Amino acid sequence: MAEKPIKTISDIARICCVSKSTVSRALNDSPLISAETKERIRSVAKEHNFQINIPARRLSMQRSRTIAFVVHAHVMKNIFSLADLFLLEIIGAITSTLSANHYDLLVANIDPHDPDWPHQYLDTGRVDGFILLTSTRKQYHIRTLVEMKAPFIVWNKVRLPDDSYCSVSSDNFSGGRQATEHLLQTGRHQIGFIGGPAEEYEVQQRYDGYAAALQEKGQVINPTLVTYGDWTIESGAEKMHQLLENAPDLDGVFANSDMMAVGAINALRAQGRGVPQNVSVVGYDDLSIARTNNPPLTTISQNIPLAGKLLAENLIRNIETGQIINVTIPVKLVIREST
Amino acid sequence: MAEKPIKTISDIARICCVSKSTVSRALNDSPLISAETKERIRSVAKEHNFQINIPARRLSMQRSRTIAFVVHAHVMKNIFSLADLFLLEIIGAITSTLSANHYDLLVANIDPHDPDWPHQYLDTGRVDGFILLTSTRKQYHIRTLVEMKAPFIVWNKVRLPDDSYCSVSSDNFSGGRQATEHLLQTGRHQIGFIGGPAEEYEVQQRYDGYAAALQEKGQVINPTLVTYGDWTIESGAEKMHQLLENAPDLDGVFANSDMMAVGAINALRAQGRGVPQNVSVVGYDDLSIARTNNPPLTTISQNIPLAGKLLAENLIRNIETGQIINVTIPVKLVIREST
DNA sequence: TTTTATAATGCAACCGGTTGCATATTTTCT
DNA sequence: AGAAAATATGCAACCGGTTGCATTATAAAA
Repeated sequence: MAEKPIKTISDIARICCVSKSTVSRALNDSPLISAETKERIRSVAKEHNFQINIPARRLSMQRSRTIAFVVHAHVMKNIFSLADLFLLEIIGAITSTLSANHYDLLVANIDPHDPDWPHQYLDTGRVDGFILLTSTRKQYHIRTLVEMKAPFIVWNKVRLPDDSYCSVSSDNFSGGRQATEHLLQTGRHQIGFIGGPAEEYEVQQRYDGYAAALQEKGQVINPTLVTYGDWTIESGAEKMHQLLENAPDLDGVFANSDMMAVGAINALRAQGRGVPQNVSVVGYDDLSIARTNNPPLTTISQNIPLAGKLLAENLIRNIETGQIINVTIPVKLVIREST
Repeated sequence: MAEKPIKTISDIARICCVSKSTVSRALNDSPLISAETKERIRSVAKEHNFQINIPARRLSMQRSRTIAFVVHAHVMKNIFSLADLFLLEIIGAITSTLSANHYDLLVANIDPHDPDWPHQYLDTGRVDGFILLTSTRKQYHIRTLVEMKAPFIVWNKVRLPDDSYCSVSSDNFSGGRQATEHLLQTGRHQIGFIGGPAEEYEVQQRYDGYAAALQEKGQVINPTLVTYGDWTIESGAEKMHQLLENAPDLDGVFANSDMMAVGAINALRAQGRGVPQNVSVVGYDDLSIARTNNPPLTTISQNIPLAGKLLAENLIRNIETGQIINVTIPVKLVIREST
């Protein structure tokens, strides 16, 4: 009663009295094979629970149908900037889209200072392309990848001269504007801006949105209300203290990350200002802490499942057809209790 | 000036005037090859930036040197139980250990109700083994994998008759005991227990630790102080209200997850009880929210880097030598401001 | 010096698929 | 009916490695 080991298409071929190539074509639904033959071969394959050998196929087709999700070794040990639920959710969305397209997802834990990590994945044939969510030295990595003509896609594009690479970005301008408009609509007038690092493109875009909202209301932008941190809770608190010193009559804050918003709220409370009684705070990212924070954070939420889907689909399209696609996806204001 | 395409070991062989097999052996550091030849071949390889073709090697060796990290599709869409930083950190630890051993990590996003997902990964030769962190239907999946003799390792073993599979578990008993002892030491006497689902093995172990700590102090266990939730914030709040109703003089709580601890704190405050002034609360997991919560949570922290390392190493050992290893790793109490 | 053990390398098969081209069988068109 | 076209299948090479066995060169033993 021992199951005879049906391991290869040659086994199937023998059983069906056809050639190896016919089996291969039948399983790949080639139009060269007649419907009956196809049916017969497939039913035999099903019956014997045949699973094709993927490494063999990969070797033969010179394609791995595998994508590397690039993360940085050292990021793993510290606090993440946009990490947390965000990364996990997006991995979920990416893998399900990939597997619908018969692609696999590999986690590539790289050293951002090693200049030739891409070769170790691409030239070895392990992967066909990369998804970059990293922020450290993003611009540098993009340059390298473009130069070596590696297929890849990035989350939140950077400012680079040419559109020579694929990207999916969230609408940072609109995010900045929505956050600021909401603060204005709830009656706030002196609205501070706590940005991420000033050199990041998305930070500038969010600032532009902030400025646009103010200008639409006829407000002049007050430079003492604008400051830049480094995404962390600590820097949120520090920058908040600084803002209060320069502008004691401040009554609203737009922080570029939920982390910094949390820090800002701590700082405000430390100085005896209630949130949202005296000062309203809006964050960014809608991480899990936004929901669980005290008070729950009003924040800008990104459509993560969509982002993951587009990252996967557009990268595949780039690999298979060479198209370069750049998309921007909308963001949404989530109102909770910090405003 | 065009780089000559040195793509295969045959190219290297031609340049070095040796055979393909010699190159292969040299690159794999076989003792059959003389030191000088090895050196010569290696330097040529280095010089031309040669990268070996991994799919070809995999086909030839009948080993993928790839591990699947198994997650459930639907988990991705909801709240995670032990998710959050935990999963991310452990993925980081796993990938770096794996890559030190020349293994890759694949993310397998499976449907927990599809009984033959393991075949799609194992029989196709895509992976050599699985790492399971999932909790849904864990016991069922373990049984299936054991039956099909698939190499795998699980985080937090379940109660199963034989030790027929590998596992890395945290010391849940000790965690429960440390949490409870700490509450006792800070002068609390009426200590509630908000567990995860009662049927989970780790929950029972934590309960045993809780009971042991109380008994050591000569306390009798009061069943009205014991309740079970489902890991979420909401259930933490609900169970807390229930406890307060049954035992109004309660002054300490051990919640089995940080999430439930947050919910419990919200519930306590809603009833006008200060944390930690009137009631102390200890959580479990040390997720990122534990640090950022208001107040920051005293909680049981797990050594995640170690867990990831052991999961990776022991699975590899199992794959390569068949050894079945079960280890328990220590946990640590982190004291913050909720106690 | 001849024989034998030892070290270094090459040959060729194999891993399990895919695919261009040749072949055989029908069908369609003059 | 014979030629041309269309359809279905097989042959064999190829993808790029690894490895058992044979072969040759060199060192040790008789």
